[in-house]
Amino acid sequence: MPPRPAPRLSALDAAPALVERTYRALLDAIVAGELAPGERHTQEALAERLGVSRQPVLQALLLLRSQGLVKDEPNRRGVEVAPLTAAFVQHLYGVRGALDALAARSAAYRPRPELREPGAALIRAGRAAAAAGELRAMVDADVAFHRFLYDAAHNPVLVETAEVHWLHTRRAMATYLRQTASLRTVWNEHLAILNAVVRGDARLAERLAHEHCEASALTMLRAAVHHELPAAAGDTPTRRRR
Amino acid sequence: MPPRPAPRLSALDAAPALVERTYRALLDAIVAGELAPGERHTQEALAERLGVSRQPVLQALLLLRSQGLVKDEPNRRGVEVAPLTAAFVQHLYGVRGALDALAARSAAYRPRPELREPGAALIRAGRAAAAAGELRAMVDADVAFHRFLYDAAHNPVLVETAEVHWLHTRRAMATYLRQTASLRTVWNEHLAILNAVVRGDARLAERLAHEHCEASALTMLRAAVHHELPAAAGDTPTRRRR
DNA sequence: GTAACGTGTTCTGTATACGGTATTTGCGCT
DNA sequence: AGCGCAAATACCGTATACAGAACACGTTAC
Repeated sequence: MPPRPAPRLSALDAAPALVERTYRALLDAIVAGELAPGERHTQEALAERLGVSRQPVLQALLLLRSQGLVKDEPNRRGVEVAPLTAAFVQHLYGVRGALDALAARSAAYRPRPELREPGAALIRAGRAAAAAGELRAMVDADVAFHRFLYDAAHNPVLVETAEVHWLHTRRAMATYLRQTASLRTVWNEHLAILNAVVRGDARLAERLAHEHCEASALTMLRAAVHHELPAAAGDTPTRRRR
Repeated sequence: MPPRPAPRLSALDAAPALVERTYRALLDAIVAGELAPGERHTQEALAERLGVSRQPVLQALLLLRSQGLVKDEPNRRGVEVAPLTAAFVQHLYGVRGALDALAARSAAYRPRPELREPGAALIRAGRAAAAAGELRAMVDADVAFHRFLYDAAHNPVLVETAEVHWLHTRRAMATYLRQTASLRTVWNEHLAILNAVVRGDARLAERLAHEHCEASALTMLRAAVHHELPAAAGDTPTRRRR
């Protein structure tokens, strides 16, 4: 038996790294709303809650800050999760519309029959999640489908650019879409986009993707103002800690 | 004399911070080509060259890595500046086209007479830089004009999204556009875009911005392959350091 | 009572110390 | 010479230590 020359699997890319896990933990907490805007947090407190030292927290916060998910408290007084305003969501979807359109157009540059089956599988999964009514699963399915389209565009810069947007989008969906009815209808639109891509109809794919994004933005914004107006009335001034 | 109650100007936002300065120093070195791809660099060596400890370097590298400007060497063996390939530039400009178009369209949503003068000033500055033939100044002027358009779109998410792109764009321009002739003709196109925005002709502004981006991409790519093909032939395998 | 001031507290940023892993080097053995 | 294995080296990630800025508060002087 030949000794197999050890194909150098890169050992699962070295370590999952403590900074990485810290980053993800904080990110998840933010997306889930467990860390809410208006609360001050010190590095020390976060480190203790996560059972690590301040160092990984510091670095994770650097990343989160650069992505606009947290912001510094005025005078070295800790950090705060960035508030998620309706205006921000609107701007977010404005940019996403442009990116989605580009992704769809690029993906449909030529007919893509090989995308039909995997795309359909994602849509089935999405419909299943919607039927089950599990918000988290629905959001994940939605993101998965859109990521699939981005991947199909074969433009790594586009994928990378959109990555940050998905963070905010997931947070927005998790925050505002408690009533999940709207997440059920999107799958028809997704199917239409997929069909256009598979047929290689770039114009149509682009238009549908853009419209889909605008429709999503609209339902999201409606939910956001519903959410925001009462909140703005009872505005909790969470200044003091403890 | 009343003691002046100290208007609390936020003291220029606290400190310029060592991490920030380290980040900028490394970034400048990368853009200027002083730190080139293919060379291994350890945190310690970089720290020494900058006269700081490893800590700020570590954090700056975290940022640079998240922006795709550096990448880790396989096994904890330092970092390397990410190579700048023609394919990457192509993808970069693909995304930028979408963003530029959105920016121009948003900026021109209504007539914007107030933008005429500041825009014209930027164009004058750009032409002056082009006449002087100073590459760095030309690149800066180009970025300044486009940033101006992005600002005029009043979409902070768009501005923020484009920020990373400008990093790569500046590097690409500094790397490939040694022959600066092409940077002279762009200002006519810039003027046309500005006029469309000032008049509030969103459709035209969008189209011109998109075309401008594609034209820029083309000259950039031509320069890039000119650059790359001979380099690929004489491919320097910079493995060993020192 | 209140303004000014000193002191202890909080909290961050940066430097340094420590431990572990991958790689290179060196040496004895065949 | 060439191989195997141990010791030394090279680096990184993480923890800890330290110094300085901002704040909170009590005390003192009017």
